[in-house]
Amino acid sequence: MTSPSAVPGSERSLRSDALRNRIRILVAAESVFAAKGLDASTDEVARLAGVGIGTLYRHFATKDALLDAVFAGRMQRLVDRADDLARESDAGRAFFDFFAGLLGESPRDRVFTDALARAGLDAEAAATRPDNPLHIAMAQLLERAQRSGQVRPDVSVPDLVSSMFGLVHAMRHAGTATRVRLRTLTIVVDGLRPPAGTQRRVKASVPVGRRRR
Amino acid sequence: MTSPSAVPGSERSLRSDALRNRIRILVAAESVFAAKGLDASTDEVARLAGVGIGTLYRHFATKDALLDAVFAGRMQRLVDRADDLARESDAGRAFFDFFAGLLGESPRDRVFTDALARAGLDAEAAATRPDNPLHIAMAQLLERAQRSGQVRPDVSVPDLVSSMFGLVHAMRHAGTATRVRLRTLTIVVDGLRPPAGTQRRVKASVPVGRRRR
Amino acid sequence: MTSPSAVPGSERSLRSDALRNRIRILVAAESVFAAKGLDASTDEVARLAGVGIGTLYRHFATKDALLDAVFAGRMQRLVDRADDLARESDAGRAFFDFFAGLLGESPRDRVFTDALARAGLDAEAAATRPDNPLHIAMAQLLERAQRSGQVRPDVSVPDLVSSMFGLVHAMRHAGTATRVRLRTLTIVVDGLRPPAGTQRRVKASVPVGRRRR
Amino acid sequence: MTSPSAVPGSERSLRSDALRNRIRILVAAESVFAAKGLDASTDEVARLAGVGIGTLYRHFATKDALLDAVFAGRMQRLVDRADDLARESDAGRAFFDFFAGLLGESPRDRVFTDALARAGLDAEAAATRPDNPLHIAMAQLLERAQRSGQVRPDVSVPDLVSSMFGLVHAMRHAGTATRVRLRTLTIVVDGLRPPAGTQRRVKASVPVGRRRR
DNA sequence: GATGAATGAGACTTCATTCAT
DNA sequence: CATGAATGAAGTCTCATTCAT
Repeated sequence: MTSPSAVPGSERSLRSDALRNRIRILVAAESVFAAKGLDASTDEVARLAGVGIGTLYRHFATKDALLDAVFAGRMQRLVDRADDLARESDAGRAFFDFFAGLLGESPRDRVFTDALARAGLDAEAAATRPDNPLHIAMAQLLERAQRSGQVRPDVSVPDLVSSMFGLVHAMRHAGTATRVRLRTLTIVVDGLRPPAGTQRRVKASVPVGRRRR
Repeated sequence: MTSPSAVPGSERSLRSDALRNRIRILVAAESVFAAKGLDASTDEVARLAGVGIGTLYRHFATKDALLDAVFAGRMQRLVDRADDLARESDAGRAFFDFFAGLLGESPRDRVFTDALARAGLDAEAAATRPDNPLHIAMAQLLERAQRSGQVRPDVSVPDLVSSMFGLVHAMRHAGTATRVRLRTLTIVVDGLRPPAGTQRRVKASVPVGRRRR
Repeated sequence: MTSPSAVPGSERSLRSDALRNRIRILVAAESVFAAKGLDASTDEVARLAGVGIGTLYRHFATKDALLDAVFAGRMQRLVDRADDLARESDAGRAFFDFFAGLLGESPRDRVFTDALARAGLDAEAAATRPDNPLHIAMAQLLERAQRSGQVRPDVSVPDLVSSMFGLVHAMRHAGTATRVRLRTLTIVVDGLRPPAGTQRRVKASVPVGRRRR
Repeated sequence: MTSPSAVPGSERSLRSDALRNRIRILVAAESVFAAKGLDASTDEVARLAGVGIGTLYRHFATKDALLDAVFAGRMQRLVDRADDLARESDAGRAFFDFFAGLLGESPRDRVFTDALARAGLDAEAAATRPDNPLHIAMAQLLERAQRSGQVRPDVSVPDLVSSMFGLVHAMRHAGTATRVRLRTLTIVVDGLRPPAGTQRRVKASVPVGRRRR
C-alpha cells in the first residue's frame, strides 16, 4: 500500500526532493478540490502545497492532468479497499462492507464523485475496457457474493458501479444527517440482496475460498 | 399543467415578444447547461437563443438567476409529475412509477442533478423548510404507498429524496446502457419495498388489495 | 424668471404633455445626477421621471445633451440670482451676497460644479466668447463693486469665475462642517477686498458712499 | 525623499523586473487618469505601461486599489513638499510658498483633486482622524506662520485644506491662462493674511526664532 | 529544477442607444 | 408620441499557462 507505485506517475525515478514536491502537490490538490470544488485555482493548490506555481506545472502539464492524478489516487484507495475485502472469508459480508464503507467517504467533497465520473468508469466505456482495476476488484467481490447467494444473481459489475456512483452522490446530498445517510445506504443494500424466496440456493458453495491474482 | 404559470417568471404579464424571448433563453440555457455543464458561458446561451447578451441579462439579472430559473423549471416538471401520480388510484404503482420516470430524465445532463442539489432540498435544509413543493408532493406519494403496504415503513421523505438524487446521478453514469439503467433502477426500487415477512401487515387498508404486475 | 424661456429648449412649442414630460425628465435628472454623480444611468433618470427610456431619448438625443440641459438650467438659476442682485443699490453688498449665496448651493452634489466646468466658462474660452450670460451678469456685479471701492480693482471676471469655481468645490469638500464652510468663504471674500491702504481711493465715484454693515 | 519608501508599495522587496513594471504602471496610470479622468479604462493604462492587463491586476488587485496608489503617490509629493518647507526659517514665506506651489501642480488633471477628495481628507473625517500625514505637515506650516503673525489666527487646518482643495480646482478651471491663475492664487493668499489692523500684534513674539519640537 | 511574474483569452455584467409595438 | 425590449460595445477581473530569472 505504501510502495512507491502507490503514487501514480512516480515510476520514473525522481530526485527525492522532486518526489516530495509531487506528493505535496497531490495532497494539497485533493484537499483544495475537495473543499472548494474542481473550479478551485491551481494557484491555490500551489500555495497550500508550499511550492511555486511553476513547480506545479512542471509536475503536471495541465490542470486536467493534475485532476487525473488526484482522481487516480482516490480510485486507488477504493481499489485497495476492495482488494483487502476480497480476502475476507465471508463473501457476503465483504461485499456489503464495501458498500457500507462508502458511508464514510466524501462527507461533502466532489473529488470522489468526479473521480468516479472520469476514468472510463461510465457504463459504456466499461464494455470496451473491462481491464479497469476497480472493475476487476469489484468483479471479484461480486462474483463471490453472488455464488454465496447473498447478492442477487442478476446484477453485473456495471450495475454495481452505477449504484455505487449514485450512492456516493446520495451521501453528498444527505450531508451530515446520519439517519438519512444510513437509511439511504440500507435501501441500496437491501435492493442488492436476492429477492425473497431465491435467497438460500447456493449458500454452501464457498467452502474452498479463492485467492485473487 | 400547461397554464401560463407553468413558465416560471411569466406571472408579470410580458409583451408577447418579450415572453417569447424569455422562453427561448430558458430553453437554450437548459440545453447548453445540460450539454456543457454549468460553467458554460452566458454568451453561448444567448447565441443559441438567438438573442443579444443584453437581452439575456434583461430577463435574468445574473447568471445565477438564470440557473435558478432553469432549475425551477426542471423541478416544476418533476413536481407536476408527482402531483399527477398522486391522483392515481393504485398507491404503490404511483409511487414506483415516479421512480421509474427518472429513467427517462436526464440521459447525461447536469442540470437536473444540480437542480436537485440546490433549492434547499439537501437533507439538512429539508428539516427546517419542509414546505418545499417537491417534498410535499413526494410526501403524499410516500404516505399512501406506505399505508398500502407496498413501501417499507421506515423510509422518510428525505431518504427518498437522497435516493432519488443518487438514482439520477446513477442514470447519468449509466449513460445510454439501457440494461444498466434498468437494473440500477430495480435495485433501488426493490430496496424500497418492505423486507420479506413484513410485507403483509397493512394490507387490509387498501380495500380491494392489488397486486403489482 | 418663470417665463417659458426659462426652460431651455422649450422654445419650439411643444404639446403640453410633451412639455410636462420634458420638465419631469429635467427635474429627475438634476436630482439623480446630484445624488449619484454624472455616471448615474439614463434609465434611472427615466424611472424617477416616470417616463419610458424612449421618451427620454426623444427629448434629449444623447445623455450628453441631457446633461447640457441640466447644466444650463443650473447656470440659469445662478445668472438669475446675479441679475437680481445687480439691481440692489449697495454694490458691495450685492457682490459679496453673490458669493455668500454659494454657501447654500451644492451641499455635496457634482452637478453644479460640473455645470460650471462645462459651458465654455473656463478661462480660455471666456476670452473668445465673452457673451456668456453668467459672464455678463458677473461683470456687472464686479464693475459696480469695484467702482464703489469695495472690491480690489485688479480682479477680472475670469478671476472671479475661477474663484467661484474653486469655492464651490471647497464647499463640497467641507461637507456639512458649517464652521469650515464659513471660514473658507471668509478667506475668499476677504481676499477679494481691496488690500489695506488702497481701499479709499475710488471712494468718491459712488455718489452717496455706503458702508457695509 | 528619494529613499525606496517613496515608492508606495515597494516595501516588500520585489524582483527588479516586477518593481520596474509596478512603477511603469503607476506612471502610466497617473498620466492616463490625469488626461482622461478616472473613468479611463485599466486596459488603456496597461497598454501605455506596456504590460498585459493581467500584470496590472497582479500588482493592483482592483482598479480602485490602483487609483488609491496613484492618489497616495500624489499626496506623498505634496506632503514631502510641505515637510521640506517646514524646515525653512521664514515661517510666513514657507506657508505661502506652499500655496504658491499649487500653481505648478495639475494644469488640467483630475488626479490631484480626486486624490485630495479621497483619503479621509474631507472636513468631517478630519475631525476623527487627525493623524493624516498631510494634516500633520500642514498643521506645522500653519502654526508657525500664525505664531509669526503672517497668517490670520482664526483659520484651522481643515479650513486650509478646503481652501487648498478649492484652489486646485480653480487652477484646473483657469487652465493655461497664467494671469488668471496668478490672480486667483493671490485672492486666496491675501484672504489668508491677517486682516488689516490685526497684523502687527504677535510679531515680536518670534524674536529668537524657534524650532518646532 | 524551482520560482513567481507576465500574459491574454474569456467570463460576467452594465449601459447608452435604437427600434418594433 | 410613448414605451420598454433589444442590442452589443466596452469595462472589470480571473485564471490556466508560459517563460525569464
